[in-house]
Amino acid sequence: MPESRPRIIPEATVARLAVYLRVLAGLADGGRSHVSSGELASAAGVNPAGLRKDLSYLGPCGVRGVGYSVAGLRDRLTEALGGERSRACVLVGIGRLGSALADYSGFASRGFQFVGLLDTDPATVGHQVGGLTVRPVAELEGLVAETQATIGVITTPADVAQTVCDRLVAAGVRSILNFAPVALSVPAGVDVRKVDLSVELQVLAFLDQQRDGAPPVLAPVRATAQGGVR
Amino acid sequence: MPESRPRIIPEATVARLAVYLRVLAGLADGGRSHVSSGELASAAGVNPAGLRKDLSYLGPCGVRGVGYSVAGLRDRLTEALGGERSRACVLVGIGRLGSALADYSGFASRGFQFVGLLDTDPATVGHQVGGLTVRPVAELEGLVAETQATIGVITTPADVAQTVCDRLVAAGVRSILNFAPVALSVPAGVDVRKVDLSVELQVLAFLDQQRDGAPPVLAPVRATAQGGVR
DNA sequence: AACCGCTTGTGAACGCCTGAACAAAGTCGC
DNA sequence: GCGACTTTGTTCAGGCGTTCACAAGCGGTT
Ligand SMILES: NC(=O)c1ccc[n+]([C@@H]2O[C@H](COP(=O)([O-])OP(=O)(O)OC[C@H]3O[C@@H](n4cnc5c(N)ncnc54)[C@H](O)[C@@H]3O)[C@@H](O)[C@H]2O)c1
Ligand SMILES: NC(=O)c1ccc[n+]([C@@H]2O[C@H](COP(=O)([O-])OP(=O)(O)OC[C@H]3O[C@@H](n4cnc5c(N)ncnc54)[C@H](O)[C@@H]3O)[C@@H](O)[C@H]2O)c1
Repeated sequence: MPESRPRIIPEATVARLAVYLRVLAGLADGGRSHVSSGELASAAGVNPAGLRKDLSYLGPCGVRGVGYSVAGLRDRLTEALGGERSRACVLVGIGRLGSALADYSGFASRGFQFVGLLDTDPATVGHQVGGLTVRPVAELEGLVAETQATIGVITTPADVAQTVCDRLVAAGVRSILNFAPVALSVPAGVDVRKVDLSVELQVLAFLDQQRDGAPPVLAPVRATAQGGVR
Repeated sequence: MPESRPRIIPEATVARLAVYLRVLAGLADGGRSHVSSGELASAAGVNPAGLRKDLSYLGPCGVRGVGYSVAGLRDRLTEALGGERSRACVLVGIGRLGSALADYSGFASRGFQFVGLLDTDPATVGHQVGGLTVRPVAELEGLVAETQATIGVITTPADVAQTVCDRLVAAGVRSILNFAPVALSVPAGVDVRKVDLSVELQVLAFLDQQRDGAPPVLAPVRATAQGGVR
């Protein structure tokens, strides 16, 4: 068997694989050579059996009776999630949230590099943020073509998010991360993921109310502690 | 039937109800009096049948042949998600991301109010952010007790997130929104939701690679456009 | 060389959620 | 007043994801 079988990996599993990869990076820095599924699952906040099932999508990666090689599993996960190559991202809307993202070092270390920051506000254009100069949004198309950026991040106000999205897609971007509180519509073949912080708070408020209001019939609580992002 | 039956609402549905509520707020501002499930679903980026199923957890809210009353449904959703009362939130770690959150007006309009901003950095403590003064983190316990805050938001570096979380829980906070890239462990009865932006990017990168690499056998693509948060 | 304990990998059952089809119900037009 | 059309609410089936439990495999030990 020269090549790993191209089994389909569920999206929920992909998200967890990214978490495992981060935990493994920390273990590697700590000098650990091996980990068991139990320890890794605990650090990632998931069920050990689920973790093993997730990893099984990549084919056998561990040694029975011993565990997983930290470096080996890290390399395998890196490859599965898209390889070593760094991915170019453009960020549109350099306000408070956009500035925080542009200035964050945690993305570069995982292979994501911002290659362009765009805004309409003349007071913002020209400023340096995270080592880049903010450019006028008119340069969007040229910038995407030039840098071959594959990921677009939208942190503009909600009312212009769809327009920005359309321009990104027309320019060739096929993956979009959206922070604006609107549902973007995109053609088939383009992936959108939405981060909605108000919804997160609202869900917490609901769970809180439910906990107080209906203790007799307890709701089906997830066993472990993490709320999935999905 | 004087009171609506206390049926159990799935967490995925709760998250979507929050989205519907936001869309309805926009429609109400626009002066609309009625909406159909199709229109509402389109604006929220979900399937119309799914939307009706979600709403059915609250009991009948619409009029057949006509649709839903915008104001009526908005009130019903507001009540189901935790009522009108504003919820007090404390924010720990007023760095780049924390400042952006503290300064964001979109939370207050949905009933979430920051009542305390905490940080350790002497250069940050004392500054005004979003109308509040940043306080030293030593005041955490007193502040929670005083304000009866129910939600804690963590935007500190990852290595101190668990410590901060423990202090929040000990002080009485039972709902936590975590932005640090670690899995927090909490006692039963405390809810944690995690926002992991690196994972979002990594999933997009994976989908991108999968699209290019294996076009013969297409992956099971979600019909509509939005990636759920979960 | 064989045994024993430990850990992985996987098969199957269960429950949740999603998507579609159908029946009930109310309104508008005549 | 009655019929037809529109839209909701619900029921059903299918898929996906999660969990448990167990067999298979490997290292270390005697
Ligand atoms: N804490 C937060 O900041 C927060 C939380 C949740 C959601 N959001 C959402 O994220 C988005 C950004 O939030 P923010 O707080 O950073 O807002 P902001 O107003 O600080 O920043 C928005 C930026 O977008 C720029 N902009 C406006 N129109 C543009 C266009 N057509 N093209 C390019 N840039 C344009 C503005 O000049 C501004 O710099 C909003 O949609 C908001 O609802 C923010
Ligand atoms: N774009 C982003 O900024 C971004 C993106 C993804 C994830 N995150 C995560 O969010 C968190 C915050 O990111 P950031 O960019 O704002 O970092 P930051 O360094 O700008 O801010 C962190 C803040 O926490 C404060 N702090 C440190 N220890 C503390 C303690 N014990 N108690 C209270 N406050 C303390 C620091 O003084 C600082 O002000 C990090 O965990 C980061 O990994 C940030």
